[in-house]
Amino acid sequence: MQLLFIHSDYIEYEAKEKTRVAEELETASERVEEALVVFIAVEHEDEQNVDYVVAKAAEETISIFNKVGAERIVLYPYAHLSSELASPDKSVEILRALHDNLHAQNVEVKKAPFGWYKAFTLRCKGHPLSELSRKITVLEGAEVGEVKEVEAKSKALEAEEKAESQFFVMDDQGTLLVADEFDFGAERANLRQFFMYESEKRRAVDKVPPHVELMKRLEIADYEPSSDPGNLRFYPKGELIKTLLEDYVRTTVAEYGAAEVETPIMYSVKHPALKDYIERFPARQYSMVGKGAKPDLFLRFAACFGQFLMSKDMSISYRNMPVKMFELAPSFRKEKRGELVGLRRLRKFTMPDMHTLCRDMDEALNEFKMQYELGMRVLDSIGFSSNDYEVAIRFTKDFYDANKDFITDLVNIAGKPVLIEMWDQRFFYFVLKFEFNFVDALGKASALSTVQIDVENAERYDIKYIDTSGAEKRPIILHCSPSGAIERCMYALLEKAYLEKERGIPPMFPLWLSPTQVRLIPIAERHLEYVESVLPALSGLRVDMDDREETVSKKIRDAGREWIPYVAVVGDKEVETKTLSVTIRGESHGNTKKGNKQEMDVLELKTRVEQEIRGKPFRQLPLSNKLSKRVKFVGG
RNA sequence: GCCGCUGUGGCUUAGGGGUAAAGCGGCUGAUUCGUAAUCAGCAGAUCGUGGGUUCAAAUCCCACCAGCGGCUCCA
Repeated sequence: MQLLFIHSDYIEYEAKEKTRVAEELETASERVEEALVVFIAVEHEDEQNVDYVVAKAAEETISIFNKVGAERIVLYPYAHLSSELASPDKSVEILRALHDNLHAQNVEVKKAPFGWYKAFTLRCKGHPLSELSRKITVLEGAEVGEVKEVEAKSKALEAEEKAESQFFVMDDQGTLLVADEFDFGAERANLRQFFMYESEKRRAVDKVPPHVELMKRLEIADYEPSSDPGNLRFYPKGELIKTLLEDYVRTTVAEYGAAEVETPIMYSVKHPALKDYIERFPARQYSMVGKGAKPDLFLRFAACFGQFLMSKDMSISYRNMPVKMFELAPSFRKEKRGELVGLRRLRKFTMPDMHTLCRDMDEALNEFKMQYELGMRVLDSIGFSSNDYEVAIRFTKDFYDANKDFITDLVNIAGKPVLIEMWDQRFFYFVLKFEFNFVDALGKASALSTVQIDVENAERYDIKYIDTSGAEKRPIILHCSPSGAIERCMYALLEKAYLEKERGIPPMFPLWLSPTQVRLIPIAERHLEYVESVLPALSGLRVDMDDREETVSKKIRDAGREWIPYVAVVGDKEVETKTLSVTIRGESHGNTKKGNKQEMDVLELKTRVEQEIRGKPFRQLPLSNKLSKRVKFVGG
């Protein structure tokens, strides 16, 4: 926004002739004495952040107004100050907002009509401060900038602040108890920790989360200082795990009946339906601003809009429903700096995002329950038993009063006490949601699976279907992420492994996610040939061999540090008997750190591993199967 | 975003106004080994980046960047 301030003895203006964008006239002509005249050009970029621009312009104007001691203010639209003007509609909106803002500060303020050719006479006082100009910039940087953070809050945010929520625990008998009065005991310590985290939302911690060291040491992922924080690099092993998880979620959701789609990762901020979302989290958008008149874009924070915009253009009959769409969606959220930790919260992450269009609440509840169970199955396959996460179910009071049995049913399915949050009013788009929350080694909770029942966005995006009577109706939309963000699953797997190590259990990944599933360790150089001859027989598994010139002890230790599930040592004895001496990490018992050692032949080993990973996706090891050929991505 | 702490060879760290120390890793050589680190030698750092104070800065000051923790919050 360009501003030119003239402290005047008087200004006279008269509207002469309309332009195409003329606003309605209040007074055709005016003479104002002792006025600070503010010539204003609203610019294209101001549309990015109206509230900020208005607030800033008002602040500047008042400051100058007070400094020069003018008696009143005249806002005078003056397009000629800029060559990159905002749209007329927006300009009028902004000018009015500025007018109202100043008016609210008990300043006498007049506004010259927008969109008219005006004749004017102005007498400038000529004192040193009588002519000033200001530019208000929304952007930082030239081509790609970020919108400056604004304190202004959207309606939705205000509603959220007003909404009162209360925590309960519902036990498996369906009894609802105020959470503070629930007896968690030792058995439900994890649920208590989750509740504390949810209600207090704070936890004094002086340690780096264990998974951060692990993600580096295991060559999974690492920070990338040359990017924006929260945009990580993934090493081959991490990329493998990530891809396997993605493969798994993708096929599972396809089996459930969702059609995979792909939608753009960036959208125009000008789309009216996107506005509410954006305003709710004004500081959390990754914004990209085109030059000049090009559209202003932001990176999506979920796949919702893409799929909603697609749904809007579909023709849907009640016969087709429920309609399920899925996307493995790279998503972007400019989370606050202090919130970014390792793989737990990122600015760029992959969100499996499924939406289900349902005919009515009955169908929505039915699907909700199936997706609730789907979430449990998915987490179980990834490696989280129901002991590893805590269930939260959140809803509005109205919803609960109408669907008590449904909630009880959900708790029954969970088979253990569940944290309940009840809101006195709906402040956002959903009336019911659940999450499965992982509580990490430092007592922090984060959501994995989640489903929400959305009663608002069908209207906002104009999504409709034809019901049995031929009438158009709004569907109810379910938002579902069966696993939660892929990176977050990896975080939870690492934290879980750490927690198990603390309890004396060797840390490891589930076999189907282990980068190396079987390692062969030749004792001396003369055994290399035999080991290599064994490799083809183990094809279809991720197998490698430690052919480095190191002692056996060293190789065993290194295999352990890599959490390799099956380690087979090969020496003279094995070559002679055509067997392998296999140490099974997952079967270590008692207080010994060592795994269970077994003699088996190659086929036995292969069968065993294949059985254990049956039904799970498989990918080849993306690294040389000879350790001596393998680069180190992370030192130490 | 704000507040606090931190930033030393590839990695993990020691040192803390007088131009850097160790272990791991790497390389070379010896060793060919039976279940959690074989031995010896060599190379490798202008101490996050930029500025300032000083005869002298890794060390003190300022700014920035990054990590961690806290606040806030998580569509």
